[in-house]
Amino acid sequence: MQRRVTIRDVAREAGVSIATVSNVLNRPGIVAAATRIRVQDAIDALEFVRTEGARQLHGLSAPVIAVMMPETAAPSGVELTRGVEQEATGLGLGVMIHSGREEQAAPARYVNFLAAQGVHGVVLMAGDRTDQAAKALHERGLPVVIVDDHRPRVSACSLRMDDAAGAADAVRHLLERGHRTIAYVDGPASSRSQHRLQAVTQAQCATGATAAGSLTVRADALTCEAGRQAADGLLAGPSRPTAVLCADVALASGVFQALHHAGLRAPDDMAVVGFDDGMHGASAVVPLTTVQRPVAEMGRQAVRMLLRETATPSTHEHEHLVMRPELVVRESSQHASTAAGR
Amino acid sequence: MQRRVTIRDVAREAGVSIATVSNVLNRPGIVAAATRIRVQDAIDALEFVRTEGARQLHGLSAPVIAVMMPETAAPSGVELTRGVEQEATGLGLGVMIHSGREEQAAPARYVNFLAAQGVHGVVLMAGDRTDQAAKALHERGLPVVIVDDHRPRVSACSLRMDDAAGAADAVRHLLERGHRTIAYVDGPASSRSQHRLQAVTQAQCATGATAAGSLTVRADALTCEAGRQAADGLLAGPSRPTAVLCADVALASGVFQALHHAGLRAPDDMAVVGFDDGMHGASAVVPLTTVQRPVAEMGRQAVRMLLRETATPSTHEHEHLVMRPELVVRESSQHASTAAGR
DNA sequence: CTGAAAGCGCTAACAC
DNA sequence: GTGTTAGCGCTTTCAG
Repeated sequence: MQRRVTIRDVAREAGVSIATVSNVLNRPGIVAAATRIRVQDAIDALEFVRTEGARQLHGLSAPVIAVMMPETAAPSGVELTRGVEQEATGLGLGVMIHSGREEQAAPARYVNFLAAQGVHGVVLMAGDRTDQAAKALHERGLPVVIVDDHRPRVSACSLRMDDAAGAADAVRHLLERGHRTIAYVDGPASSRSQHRLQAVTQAQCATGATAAGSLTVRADALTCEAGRQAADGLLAGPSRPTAVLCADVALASGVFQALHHAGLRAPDDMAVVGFDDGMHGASAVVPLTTVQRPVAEMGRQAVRMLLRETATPSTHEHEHLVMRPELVVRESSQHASTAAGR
Repeated sequence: MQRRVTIRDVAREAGVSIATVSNVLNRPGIVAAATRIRVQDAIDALEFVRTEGARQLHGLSAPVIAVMMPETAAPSGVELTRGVEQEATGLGLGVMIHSGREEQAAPARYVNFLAAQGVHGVVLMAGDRTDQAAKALHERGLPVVIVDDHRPRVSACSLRMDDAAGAADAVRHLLERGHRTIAYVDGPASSRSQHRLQAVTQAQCATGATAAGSLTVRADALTCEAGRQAADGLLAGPSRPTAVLCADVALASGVFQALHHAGLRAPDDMAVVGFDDGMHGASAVVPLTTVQRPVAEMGRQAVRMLLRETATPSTHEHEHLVMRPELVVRESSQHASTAAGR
């Protein structure tokens, strides 16, 4: 509450000039050991904390990373945030979050805000306006890592998930268990869903299973309700599948509801597999076999990438990392006795 | 990327002094309309964005609110964050998040960080070190709103949920449906759980139902797994309850699993009700009747409270708001035909 | 290795 | 109403 202690106070306390204090703060190596210790003691004694704003005036950035994503409360957003926060905290960096959700206005507005704050860099999760945001970021000179965008359009570091591989794993798993009529419950159209669908189709074709195309339904949102409707349609259809792959856990919940409503059970009457960005699948009544996407890990990696970029802004070459989801087999596709548990 | 445009550039462009520009930025009312418009135009033309750091040197705070919580990925954390972010974004404020999770170090460390950033205020969700954090915040002169703390220990604005009322509602609901042996699956000990338990006991006693004490089990974490173990114990016990109230949705998931495993079904064999900080209960196979806690709304209110406090720091009297959860009846406690749906 | 001094972009008196 | 001016706390040459 009281007057804040400045670098000047520290200097007086330690009997040195403010420049020296500044040096021990920013380039400790350059200061004589004895002096350094004396200054450090003064800092501790006075509980000095440097005012970040003053540094910004010299073109330095604040020790803060921003995360922009379509929706903070979506499983992917939650997990990404968790990963970023974890890594950032470990490095002494703060984390700002922002969801593009209800924003009519262009993301440029928020980007300006970030620039005004002098933020260190931005982790941008793909969504509606990814390109627009990336462009604004670039204009303001803010380093960015793009997460989970399947279109390599913008020039920036990126990090994405190999959803196609995940889908292929899932389909293979189901084929191995004898399923030949595998439906796919997709979410709203997006480049990501497109990649998955393609992989599903390919995997099926490769094994000569029923043509997948006819058994794909698109839910109009990644919600339980939408998943239920989609599944209801599937169950009422002509050729009932013996297995369903869902683009999201929420959709899988809906499928479970539809099955239950129809008096059917997983996995006996129908096997269910879903993409999962978090760990929700594990707590379903019949634990869900999932294509587990390590989104939190993506967040951690994104932070490291960002720092690597800002460490050497000039010589930097954009990195592009692809992560592989892992198939976690649970009871929804296989009986408890043989399933991997959890 | 290029040299940033300053207030000085704007002044030149508009043909006024920098003081005038500063005025239209901070006290537009004081500037002549004509001048104001001219300056505004210059600002737009140059895409000027003020450097927040420079304001901090004058003791002004950054337009940023911080949220500190025990765990970002917990449903309550997610919802709180969502609410705060929503309200803050609407007001042009940024949001920083932090979870105390794996921090051995005192929260004081992060509080110092926030002070260095010149953050506007902090929303502090109750957890392990609430008091410690609140104290540190106070020392650094950062305004704080404490969310969901049931011990009114620190002197600050606060916002809590009337969990006792929620528990009472739930018990009453079950009693009305004829249940007389109602178990309570509690989470790890905390002041919050204590309040709930007390309310459960009272509500039961008031109606002369079976003594609740003996039917309370404590799960050692708010997880599905822990809930399952607790429920397994309950099912194996001497007097099997006809209804269970769970302190959390995750625990309820576990209960569902245990029931399923034992060949039992909700609501017929056992009614299940759970506290829910989000909307997860709705997507269970048998949609869960929940004591719905409006945590996102708490987040929104918390932001408003914070701003009210900082608007009049001197005359301010701490506010204390209590929110009421709402019982949402779904199929887990009542058959579909009569349930409220969703 | 250390200190003196010149700002960084902005706000807030205070004069005009 | 508007302009002049003195810093805010810090980093960073540049001398010593």
